[in-house]
Amino acid sequence: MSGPAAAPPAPSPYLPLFRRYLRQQGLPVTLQREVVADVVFNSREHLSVEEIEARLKARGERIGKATIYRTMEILVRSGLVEDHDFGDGFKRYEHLFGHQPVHEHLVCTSCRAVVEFERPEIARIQDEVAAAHGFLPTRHRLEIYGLCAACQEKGITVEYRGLACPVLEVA
Amino acid sequence: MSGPAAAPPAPSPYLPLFRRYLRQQGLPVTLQREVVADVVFNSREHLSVEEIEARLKARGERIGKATIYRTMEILVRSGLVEDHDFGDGFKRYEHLFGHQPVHEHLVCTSCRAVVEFERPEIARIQDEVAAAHGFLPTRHRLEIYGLCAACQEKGITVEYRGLACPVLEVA
DNA sequence: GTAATTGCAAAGGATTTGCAACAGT
DNA sequence: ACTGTTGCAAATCCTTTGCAATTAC
Repeated sequence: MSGPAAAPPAPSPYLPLFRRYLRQQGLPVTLQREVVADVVFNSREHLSVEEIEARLKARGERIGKATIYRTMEILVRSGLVEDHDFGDGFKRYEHLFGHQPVHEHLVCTSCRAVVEFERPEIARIQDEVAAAHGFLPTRHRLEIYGLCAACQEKGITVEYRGLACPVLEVA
Repeated sequence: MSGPAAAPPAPSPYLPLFRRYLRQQGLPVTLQREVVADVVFNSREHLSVEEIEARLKARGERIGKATIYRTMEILVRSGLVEDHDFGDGFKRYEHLFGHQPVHEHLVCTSCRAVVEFERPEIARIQDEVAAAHGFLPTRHRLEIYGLCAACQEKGITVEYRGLACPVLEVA
């Protein structure tokens, strides 16, 4: 029950897109790139490089961390994958299939769970704000941090820290 | 004209708040902590630790980087300063005086300029989304990335990268 | 005086890069 | 054949930490 090489799931139907991007860029389509992309395409989560590495190992693939980093860079450039920084100290990646092309994130600061949501008005706000400042907007990110329902039920609370209202209390 | 010790500007009127916080926490009020805080309180920018260090040197202060990091941690905990990650690979800090307590950021991806803006409806969206998911929200961040007016005038453009519309083009 | 901070240098963690062996076109 | 990739280890970058000397209370 501890065989190192679990059979891979069905290859993602989106792999051909990545192959096409590579060819389009004149880059070799290597087995490693395909496997890394497949792991990301087959997950609905926001994976870290470490997690990707673990899933590769579970499949019996032996791919160096450097290759994972290099492949993630290409995947992000291709537009098939987005990277995020939720404040864990490392990046997380999500593919963009089956998601709204633009969506935002709720992040639980206790268990690190991430939930996606859409608020179409954010796009409007982005354009209005950019226009007001002469910016040419390319993208935005909205993250809401807090405690998820499960963590609240466990009795976890947000620790209060700091002065209550510094500006009003200036001596 | 290259004297290393430029006289410090007038001490920030907000320093007493930091002193009070330190005492309140039973922490020593040291000269180093005051000078670091004063540098941050006297800047309207979003400073990195390296930039803070440079300004300390310009004042003729010789304060170790470790002390700067340790002081920034206290300042953030006090609520007088906020830290941000705009994707430069390091944190930036801003004091919260003279700013709306809640504001968002426009970030130029070319020159790294940061402009603040307020959109009160974001707070409403935060609460609605959190409520819809059973989250207890503590904070949010909204950042809009793009090219600032100055960079556009310089002829800088956003490089296009990636597939145009991957999902529609699946072979 | 006692306890905490400071500064230096070393450690740490995520990411990157150099380079010889190797695989894709 | 030629160019680009892979994998390892070393290097890099920001940040944290250990410890002896020093300072605040």
